Amino acid sequence: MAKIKNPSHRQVTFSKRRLGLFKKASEICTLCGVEAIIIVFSPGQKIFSFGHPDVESIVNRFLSRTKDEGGVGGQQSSTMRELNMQLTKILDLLEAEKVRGEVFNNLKRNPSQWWWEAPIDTLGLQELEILSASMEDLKKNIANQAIFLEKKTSSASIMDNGNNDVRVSDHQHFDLKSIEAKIEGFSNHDHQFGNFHSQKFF
Amino acid sequence: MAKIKNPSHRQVTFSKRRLGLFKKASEICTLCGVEAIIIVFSPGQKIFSFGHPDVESIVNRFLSRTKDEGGVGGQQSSTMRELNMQLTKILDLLEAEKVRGEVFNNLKRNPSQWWWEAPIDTLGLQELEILSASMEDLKKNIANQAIFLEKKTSSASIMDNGNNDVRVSDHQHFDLKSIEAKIEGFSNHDHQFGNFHSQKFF
DNA sequence: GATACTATTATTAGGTG
DNA sequence: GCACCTAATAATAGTAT
Repeated sequence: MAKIKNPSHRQVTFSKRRLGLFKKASEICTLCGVEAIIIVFSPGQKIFSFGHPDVESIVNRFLSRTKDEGGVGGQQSSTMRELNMQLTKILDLLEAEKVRGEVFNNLKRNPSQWWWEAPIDTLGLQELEILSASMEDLKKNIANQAIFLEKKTSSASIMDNGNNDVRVSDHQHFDLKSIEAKIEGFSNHDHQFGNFHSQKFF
Repeated sequence: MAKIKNPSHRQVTFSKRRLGLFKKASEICTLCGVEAIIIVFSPGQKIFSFGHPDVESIVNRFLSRTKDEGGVGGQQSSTMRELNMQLTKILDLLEAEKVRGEVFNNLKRNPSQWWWEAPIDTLGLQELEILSASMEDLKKNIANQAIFLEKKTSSASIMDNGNNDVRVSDHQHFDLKSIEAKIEGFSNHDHQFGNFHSQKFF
């Protein structure tokens, strides 16, 4: 798929597909009861926007959630520091297990080409897949660890109960070393950090 | 078309349609060479965002055009920018680990020494759940970038660098009801809806 | 929450007015 | 830029993992 070269055809396609995109957005809003916005700059640099219930409120919610690291309700970024440390440990363990992918091995043999120094939006698909797959593995292991803890302590489960409203919104402090210890302990038992795999998105 | 009542079905539909919507967005960006963002709050109130070239710049352009608040973009941090910073940090740590390869190899031979000073059993189920959800968000945002890269690259490559200094000369806003009205009109050819056609302000 | 599968359905490109 | 047409194509619902 490449950019349409003929400006006239491109404009027609844009007009049709924009309506199709907005229609899809309205459908997902109605069917799933969610809120969504779309902002598009046309080939003629006009702004087209879709919003349910309205654009501004969702933009504000998005900004308040993404800029407020550590704040209440900012869960996506509140644990980012910990995530990074976990990712480091994952990659370290992968190295220890000698199960890195071919790309990573090639880059390791060429220290001058440290791709991880680049900003994320300049990384290639394979690099992103490595990161994504690593995080997916980590997520599964932590989920398993949660189940393990649940059985160990006989406390109520908050995992996989089919209810979408179990998200914890309170800000909580994470002790990095305790997390590391738990992940290491889990790894030693099941060796699941060696499960390095590539993931396709489309 | 009405809201899906079964929460499980609703979640499945949301997941699939969200991917479809993002794919459509990536297609219109590629085919027509335009810039677009989508922000969606899931049924579980998690944020999913798509952006080409990135969410932040388009949100800022939209706000600077619709409101008169040039200062909004001063302190905010976009999802991708945060990811960029955080991933750069972690990957720098990985780089440091490479430099200390010999030390690492020694530690690898005695994995139990790696964690000897870490406290144990201080992480609860809620912490694990939050951590898991946060990593899921991070993975999705990286997958979002991969949608573009897969089409544009055979190996590792670089994202488009869109020119940002664009003058906006028109603004069109669609809310959900006007879209629904337009879709309704597609089937019955009834042109009585006031919001049916694009509004032009210049 | 994501994904694989497949029958069914909806969307799209390209053309015309 | 919109409305209408049609063959070709892509997205989706339902189900299960």
